[in-house]
Amino acid sequence: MVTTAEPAQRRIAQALVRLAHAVQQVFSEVSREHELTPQQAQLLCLLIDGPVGMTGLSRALHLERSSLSGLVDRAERRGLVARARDSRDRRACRIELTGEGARVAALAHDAVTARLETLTAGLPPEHHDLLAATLDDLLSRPAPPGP
Amino acid sequence: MVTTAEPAQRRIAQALVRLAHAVQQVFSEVSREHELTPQQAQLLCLLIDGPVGMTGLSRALHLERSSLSGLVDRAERRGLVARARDSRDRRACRIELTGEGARVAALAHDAVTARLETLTAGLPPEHHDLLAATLDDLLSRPAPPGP
DNA sequence: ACGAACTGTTCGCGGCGCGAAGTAAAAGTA
DNA sequence: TACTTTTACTTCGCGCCGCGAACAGTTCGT
Repeated sequence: MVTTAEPAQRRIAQALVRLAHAVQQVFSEVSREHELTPQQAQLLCLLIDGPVGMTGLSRALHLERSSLSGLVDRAERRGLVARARDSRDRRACRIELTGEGARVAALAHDAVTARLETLTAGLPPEHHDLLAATLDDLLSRPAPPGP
Repeated sequence: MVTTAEPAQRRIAQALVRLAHAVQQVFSEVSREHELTPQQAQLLCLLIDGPVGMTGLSRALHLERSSLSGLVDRAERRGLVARARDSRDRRACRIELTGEGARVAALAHDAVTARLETLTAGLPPEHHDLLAATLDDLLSRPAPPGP
């Protein structure tokens, strides 16, 4: 018999909030270790898969384009990123990693992954696959729309 | 037989990153709907359980106390929070919600919880308890120490 | 050809987070 | 008691972040 004083859904929601905080903390620590701001680290990690335009970044990061301009500016000033013009569309530009940017991005990404894997290491291995599947499932649903 | 091309641990780590981003997004949207910054919302939610001193908040939010001073200042200026002096220790103060602050805190907290529960609603109910337990387990471990 | 739609930028604003330095009170020590 | 040390919090200066409004250039649709 299962106690339902605190419904599982609510427990999950609360855990998700705490989890988000913990992950953010990891991100923040790792960023600092590599002399990045968390936002810069996020940007770099996103660019690992290849160049992306401003609008694409805006969507991926949930940022207004005006906010992004500054973020890219500062990253560019630090030599982590470069604006390459798009040959098809003369308005657009592709943001890409520099050599240094790619190096730092890989380091930061690996460090975050390593620390998060440490977390899961304490979990019973037989639960890993189910957990992975469940989380993927959770993320596959569209975010609830704002009013 | 389990495919290990992409180890479950890595898949979990990646999912956690995306999940954190999603939760943060929810927090950010809800905050905006209630005319709060995400940081203010986080502060208010933390105070729902009762007054906390600056040092306690600092630890709970992973913020330097100097950062906190400003955050509480702005929240106080908006009438959401008040500094009450501690009768035992004249250096310390307890930060507590005002009536308005408690109202907004409850609204924001409920809104976040509701949206996150929406997320989990699509999951097979028979997995709920296991997921809740697993996430709690994950969070019970100490965060990996920085170098 | 021309207006609508889109891409990215600049600007001004307030919020945020840090570290260094400062004040005041409490706790420990001689 | 008189002292140092520790603790609680604030102030200040700095750079980063995120928004919306206003802008310029480019492409698209008709």
